[in-house]
Amino acid sequence: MQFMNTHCTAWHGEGKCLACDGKENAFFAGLTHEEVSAVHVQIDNVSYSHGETIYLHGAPAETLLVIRTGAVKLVRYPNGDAMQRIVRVVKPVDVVGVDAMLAGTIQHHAVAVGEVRGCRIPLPVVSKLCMQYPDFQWNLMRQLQSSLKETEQWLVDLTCGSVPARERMARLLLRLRDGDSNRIYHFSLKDLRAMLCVTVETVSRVITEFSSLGLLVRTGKHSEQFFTADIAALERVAAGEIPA
Amino acid sequence: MQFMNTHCTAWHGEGKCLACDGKENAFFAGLTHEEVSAVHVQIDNVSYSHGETIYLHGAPAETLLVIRTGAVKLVRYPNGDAMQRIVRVVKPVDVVGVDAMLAGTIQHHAVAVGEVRGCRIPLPVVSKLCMQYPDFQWNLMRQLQSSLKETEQWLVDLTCGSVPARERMARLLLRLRDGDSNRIYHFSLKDLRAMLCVTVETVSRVITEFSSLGLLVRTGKHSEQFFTADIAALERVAAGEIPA
DNA sequence: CGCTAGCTTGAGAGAGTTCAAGAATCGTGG
DNA sequence: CCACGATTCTTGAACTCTCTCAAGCTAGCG
Repeated sequence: MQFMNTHCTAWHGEGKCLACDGKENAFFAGLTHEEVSAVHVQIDNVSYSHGETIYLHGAPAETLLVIRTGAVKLVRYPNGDAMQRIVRVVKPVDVVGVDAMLAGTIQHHAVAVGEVRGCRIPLPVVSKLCMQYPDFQWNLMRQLQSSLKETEQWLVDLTCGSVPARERMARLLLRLRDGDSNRIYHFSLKDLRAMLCVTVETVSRVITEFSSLGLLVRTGKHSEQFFTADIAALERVAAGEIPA
Repeated sequence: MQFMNTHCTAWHGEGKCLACDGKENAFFAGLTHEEVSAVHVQIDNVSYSHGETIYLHGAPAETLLVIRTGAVKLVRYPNGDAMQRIVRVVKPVDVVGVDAMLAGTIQHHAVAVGEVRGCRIPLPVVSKLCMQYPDFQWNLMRQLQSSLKETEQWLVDLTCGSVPARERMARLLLRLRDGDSNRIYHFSLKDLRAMLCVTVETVSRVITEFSSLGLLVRTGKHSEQFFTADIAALERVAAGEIPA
């Protein structure tokens, strides 16, 4: 297993942090420009390559990560069992680590999917801001709420045993899109298995079927791989409109 | 379908709110006694009978409910489908509605299981407190974080298709205990089905099997019904140590 | 008393697992 | 640059758990 920051490159507080300045749903919404500038110097601009471990489950919580590019999978292990499950996938411009901040320790393994770039903010800075600016804290709390909602929907849509694997796979792929494009983040069969809770063999069969039906085209080689999807068709499969 | 407050009884701000005064994990932790007293008059002491709907999905969020006795099931409907799923069960002394406060609308159907008593607090009061006392808001955010954690664990433990239904049922029952007792909140087979995502028939077979093995004894009649469980044995089943 | 909703029980069918073997791909080091 | 082992992915066949369908039972309620 890789440990955090193995290859992670970081450079200190640049003037511009795209995820933070003036965007909608921005992390620092509720703070004035001067207030933001004051903490800007403490923010690291970091990047992780595909497969790198960003946070290690159980480690002390020290930073927050605002995702700018790529995706991050959050892995949780069931009580004492070996079977790992991916419980959430974080995409831009969401934040990883709010739960860790509150719990004191990291709550999942967090692993990079694709090239991940983001802003890393020390927790002391964040919690201080929380105490100084209730609006800022409120904003953070909303982040948490949307994570909860996302997880609940994940649970309802993806883990229902009686819904055919093909249908659940379609729903899953639609959630793993890169923004609104027709490209889908590359996850390994093992990852997909950990999300849908089926065997790798079943995942392979379903993906193969989708490919042969033209719903999915594989582009790029392996770790750089993207699926290109026929979104409309996937949506029909997800709704159960396309039988076998 | 029942609507909120159909039979709900409420009486206004008594001097004592057991869930609020001086308990650990208390809702008002972080506030002084005087500050708590100031809002006390705005708190309703409410109770709901088994099966009553407490919150209605999609309705405007107006109050928070701190549970003192009984349990509350949170039901979510998948996209346009008829199949309902229970995504969380809230037990004393947790809070229902923090997510609704942040989202603006109620996020699930909330239905009483057993006799539910609790303190109902108007949201304007809560959000005002959040803005005034960052510590209080922080406390609320921790509530949300623990809901998230609970939901993720729920997902991992209970919804894995490849784990036999018997095993998942045992895990589920262990989560539905009344505190640390060996009594288990009474949920209908339909409810259990909505949590494990299996058919009612399968639920019935598993419960019957547990009963005949002496892991479960039914006491009380119907809507007052409790299961009494052999916790240690259930834990062994949950861990997969007892085959068939 | 009969009606309805909830629960039980049985037999057959199907989706996904398990087991097993083989193909493709990647990284590494000679 | 190629050979090597290690992953990752693919494919097949038998098995098994759960679903489906169908019928009967029980309990509560008007």
